[in-house]
Amino acid sequence: MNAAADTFRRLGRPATRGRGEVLRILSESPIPLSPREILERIPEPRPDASTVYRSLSLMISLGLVRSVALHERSRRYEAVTEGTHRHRVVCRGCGRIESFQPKKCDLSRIENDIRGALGFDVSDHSLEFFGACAECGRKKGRGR
Amino acid sequence: MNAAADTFRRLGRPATRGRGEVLRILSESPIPLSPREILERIPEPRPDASTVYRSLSLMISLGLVRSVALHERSRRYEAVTEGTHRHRVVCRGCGRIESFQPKKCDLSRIENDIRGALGFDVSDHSLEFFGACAECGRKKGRGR
DNA sequence: CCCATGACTGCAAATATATTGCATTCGCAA
DNA sequence: TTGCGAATGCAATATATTTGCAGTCATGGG
Repeated sequence: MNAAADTFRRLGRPATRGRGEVLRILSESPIPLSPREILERIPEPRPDASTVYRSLSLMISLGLVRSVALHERSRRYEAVTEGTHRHRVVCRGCGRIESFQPKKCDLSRIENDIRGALGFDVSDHSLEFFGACAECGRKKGRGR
Repeated sequence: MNAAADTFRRLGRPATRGRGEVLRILSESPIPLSPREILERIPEPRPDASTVYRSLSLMISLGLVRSVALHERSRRYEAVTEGTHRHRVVCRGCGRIESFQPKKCDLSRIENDIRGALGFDVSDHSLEFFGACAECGRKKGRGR
């Protein structure tokens, strides 16, 4: 009856509460979260921060979670969802983060170029956009 | 006679040695470097680490340098060079980093989609590829 | 349902990374 | 050469992440 817990059991890992909460929180969040944000969202009794880090690193090795780098001091994490591919859009003015599901993400041409030029076999990519959100763009636009 | 120093003077900033070294090192490096790597490459007498961090943050605000996030513990930095646009390719096997100059980086369509869907005005993007380099791919390929 | 066992957790300490206050020194222009 | 504001060194502090270890929990077997 608990999706996160089942996921762990299926993978042969004990389904502990902290671990389940981390995965649930990431699955429910529309944007990637930092370890600190994840911790803050776990209802009491809250696990230790080290448990959150250990959970994240386990889930990454199980392929349940991936990291997202938005050029901040700490990395963020998101749940891996089958069949979705998202890019992040970050506002330089207010820090707002949004996810964007591209109509069609075709970087395969670039990936082929890379294979040809460097012999690298690309399995994955990470694409983030930076700029001004509607609100901040408006603010800056009208004088300031 | 010193390109880095001139750059700072032109921008009305004192051209100090540490600062110049940081910019020179980044300009000469084919791959983005972490603050620690930058510091290690400055010849004696080496400035304090805080000077390197302060230099980087100044240069970012001056637009001379930008950060590159390769999902590591610390960010990396690279010199901004007029007219070049590069992507990074990182090997998950050995950590090797290479830069790749795309024949044509056309993400403007995606950027337009973003403007339409989210109202975000994109000014910039960051694109990194992950996979296996020629050597690591070969290793894994022939049995391991 | 209870037990054995390995996996996981909390806690505290260690490390790594980044930032800041302050007194001193440096770079630059007059 | 001198004066001033900017930059630096140093030490302290903040933040992020990792690790050792002893106690606890989750799961499968009986």
